[in-house]
Amino acid sequence: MAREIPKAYEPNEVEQRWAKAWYDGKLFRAENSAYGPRFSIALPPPNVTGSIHIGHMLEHTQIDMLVRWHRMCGHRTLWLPGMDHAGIATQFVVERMLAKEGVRRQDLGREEFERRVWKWKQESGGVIKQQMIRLGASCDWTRERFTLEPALYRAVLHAFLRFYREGLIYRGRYMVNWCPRCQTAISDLEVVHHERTGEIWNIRYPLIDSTGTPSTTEFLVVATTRPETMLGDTAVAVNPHDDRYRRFVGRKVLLPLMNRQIPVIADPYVDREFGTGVVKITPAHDPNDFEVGKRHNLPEIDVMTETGLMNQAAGPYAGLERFAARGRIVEDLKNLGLVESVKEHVHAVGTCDRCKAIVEPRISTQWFLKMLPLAEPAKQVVREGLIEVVPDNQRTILLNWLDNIRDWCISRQLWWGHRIPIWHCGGCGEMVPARDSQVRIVDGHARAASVPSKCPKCGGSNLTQDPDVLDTWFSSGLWPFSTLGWPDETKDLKEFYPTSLLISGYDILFFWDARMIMMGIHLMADPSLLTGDVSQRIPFRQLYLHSLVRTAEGAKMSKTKGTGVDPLQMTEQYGTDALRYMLASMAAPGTDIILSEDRLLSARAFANKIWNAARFLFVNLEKIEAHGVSLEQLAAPEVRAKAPYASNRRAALVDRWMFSRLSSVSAQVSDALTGFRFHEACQTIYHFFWGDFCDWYIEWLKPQLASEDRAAAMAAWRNILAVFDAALRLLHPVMPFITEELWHRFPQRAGASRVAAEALASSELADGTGRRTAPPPLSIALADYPQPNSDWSDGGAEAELTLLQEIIIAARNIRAEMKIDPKKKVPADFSSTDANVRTLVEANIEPVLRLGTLSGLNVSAGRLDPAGAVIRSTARFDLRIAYGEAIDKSAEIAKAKKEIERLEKDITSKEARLADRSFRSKAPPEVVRNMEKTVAERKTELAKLRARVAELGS
RNA sequence: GGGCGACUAGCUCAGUUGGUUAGAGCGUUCCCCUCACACGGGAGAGGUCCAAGGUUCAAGUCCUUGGUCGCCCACCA
Repeated sequence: MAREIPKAYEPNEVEQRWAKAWYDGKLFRAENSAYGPRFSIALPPPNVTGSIHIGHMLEHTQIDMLVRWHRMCGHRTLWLPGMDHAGIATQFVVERMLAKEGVRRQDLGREEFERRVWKWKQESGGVIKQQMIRLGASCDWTRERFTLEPALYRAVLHAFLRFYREGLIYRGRYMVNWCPRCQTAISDLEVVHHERTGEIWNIRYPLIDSTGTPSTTEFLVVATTRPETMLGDTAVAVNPHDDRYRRFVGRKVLLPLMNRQIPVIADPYVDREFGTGVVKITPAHDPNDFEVGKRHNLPEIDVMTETGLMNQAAGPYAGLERFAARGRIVEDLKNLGLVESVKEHVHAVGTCDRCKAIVEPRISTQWFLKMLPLAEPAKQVVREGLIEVVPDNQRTILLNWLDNIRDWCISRQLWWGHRIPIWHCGGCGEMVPARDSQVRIVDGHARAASVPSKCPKCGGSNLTQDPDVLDTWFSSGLWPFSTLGWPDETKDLKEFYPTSLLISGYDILFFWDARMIMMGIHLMADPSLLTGDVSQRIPFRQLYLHSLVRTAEGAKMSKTKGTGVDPLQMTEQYGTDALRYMLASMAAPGTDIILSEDRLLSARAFANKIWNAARFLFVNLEKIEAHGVSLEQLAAPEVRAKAPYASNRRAALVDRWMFSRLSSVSAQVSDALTGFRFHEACQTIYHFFWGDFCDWYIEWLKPQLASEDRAAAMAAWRNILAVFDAALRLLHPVMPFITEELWHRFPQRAGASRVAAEALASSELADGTGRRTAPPPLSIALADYPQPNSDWSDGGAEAELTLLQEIIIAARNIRAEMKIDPKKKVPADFSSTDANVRTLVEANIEPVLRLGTLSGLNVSAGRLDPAGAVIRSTARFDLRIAYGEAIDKSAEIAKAKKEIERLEKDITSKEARLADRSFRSKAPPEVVRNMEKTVAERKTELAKLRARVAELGS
């Protein structure tokens, strides 16, 4: 083995090498035919158009940590990856590209356009996958899926036809959100409301008198924020209980500009308090007016085109863009003296989530999915905790949304997506669904195979398929089961559904998570699947909503706004492990993340620290190898398994301490990961590695590692290598690359673990040739995760070592304060009234002297002479270093006095509490006891300090 | 109009079910390029936990009100 290790960790080469090895070796393929606990999770499919942004990176880091952790814990673990075809987004990208060639999609026609999109997808759609591989996501790439591939189209067909048969999908002419830029309907969720300061106009509508002529003096004044829609007004409404206007109900007003007479109606929808209390009713351009119009049988006059221009119905304004028309109309009204007033008005304007254009409410024929019957069972599983939502407050938000749910407009007037499997009869207008969900492949892509050939109603054969495609989220909603082979009852579906967990951003809670829950519960209740129990139908058992990465201003990271950060660039600069660690260490549940360069730097420093700890071990190994000891003897897997080793009868204190820490850290990390407290897991490991292992354990053990005493050296080496190996495994889920790289510098047995052996066996099987395609690399990713070990747990050792650390720190503290040359060893006096403490110190005198840079330590039980010395006191010991004239007496006194003050305050408050009878009776005895003990210790310290001040002062 | 979250050291953030003297990283001060690491080592300084009430033996933590900031939801023109 090469012992040449660079001084600083160079992540790039290491990462690329391992990313490739993991992928080529199909290392993370999940077995669907074995026993034991399983863990499955579906990747929220990124848009196929996309490239990795920092939000993905955060999401994937968290998923990967859990996935790697579960895998190392011996669970059969599936992380199923894939991409989403992302209807509007993808179509837009390609349309933009075509626009550069001066081509519109209409010029190409539907089929050719689809071909172009597929071509583009083939060429540039795989970027994100390559990036994920590069960033170490331990997905099972052998199961990768795409929402538009044939198998998933079949699932979509199956789901659609079933909903349709059940009457849950219906088609109708309703008011929907229309994006004039995208030229398609969009769902309520895709409308983003922004507060904007606009204007509200009060406009006079002349009343028609009994002779049928408009009055020049009598008006009804309506308030509107959208004058351009008045061209489509078909009534004016007031509240039926509004005394001001009651008498006008039933009369007519003149619609200005259009010179159309429209009725005054009464409807309770009108709020008497708002504006003038008179509302113009435009059924074709406002959702409320649409409802009012239905109630009063009003005509619907659409005055706009699909692209947001005024149409022929707008008379003289035809052809004008809608907001240009607004200006003209207001001008014209002013000239007619019909504008009574204009005021500033703050209101929410709906914009298209995708293109930011202002959404136009528009009547059109669309497909809808009934939500009420689907939402009820979903509410129940969430309310009953069958699906556990973390953080808990998101559960309330989800339930609240489900409570107020409205039908989902699922049709889109796009060409890229799953086409609706309904045929319209040219003869009688009947809608005919595909006969079943079979698909056939045309041109490499799926089409419905069972196309109806004849209209069942009129027998006509002039059938044309509905032109619309489904909302992308319709197919995404099937993701947890469509990817596992549904509607077939596959092995994978049986094994891995319901998935264990979904990790997604809370920004898509309604878009995706809620819909998966609703669709999963409903569609998985297929009698042929024997999944009657709702707990077997839910798509995931836990739902963890992760934080969003935000800019300093709190906005979501966005490439278009230029606030996006390219993770790959950060990766090159700092290393993937560092980026992962930084994100994970900031990922406290429920709080958004603002990126911090500082944290990234410290994460990189951490990786470097790990690297250098390894470097220390491997560089120094040579010394013991010179004595004929091999690394194999020191660190073979079976050797590591038996640690800790003792050179005498019993393992040394420092080893017992180290292994005890390892055990409790293992427990803490598992606990933190179980609760999605990634930051806590990170911090725990960080302090274990840097603080306990590097700062204390390595330093403590250095002489033994270099010892001539063969037994002592062997034990020390075996122990330190075993701990280091465990630390690497502990770290692996968050820092997979560096740990993999270092782990491979240890001797590993062939087929490093049971799991690796199985992976090897199955890859031979799958290949069918009996020859393995690529040998699976032995990987730390398949090694065992460190578990708490009660044999190692040793509270006594931890307490003793802590005391020794305090002594060493006290010595360093005095030295620093006295500005003693860091290399100069000085003698010190040590005193403790506790014989056990004295024994402990004497037994560990070597490390105490060395780490405290002392030449000798005079241990006694007596009082220490403060003259010409600095003394540090704790309740359990005093440490004195004499250094003649260098002492600044007044500074010493000031420092001591400050400490005295603090102690006095603390003791006073505690004694007051202890004196309180209700405290003694109500607080748990343990709390009382601890406080008494603390007060006693503080008093000891206080007495010592007071005595010192008195002596120094004299 | 509803709902949610945040406010803790100069900065960025932890602080699980209320219980010793509230922590980390970065920055900062002092000392050290000591043979793994200056992306390092050692020792410090630095906080009346947004405000005011309340509950409790005990509050950064629970309740109420207010403030500032942010986010989500909502068909009042």
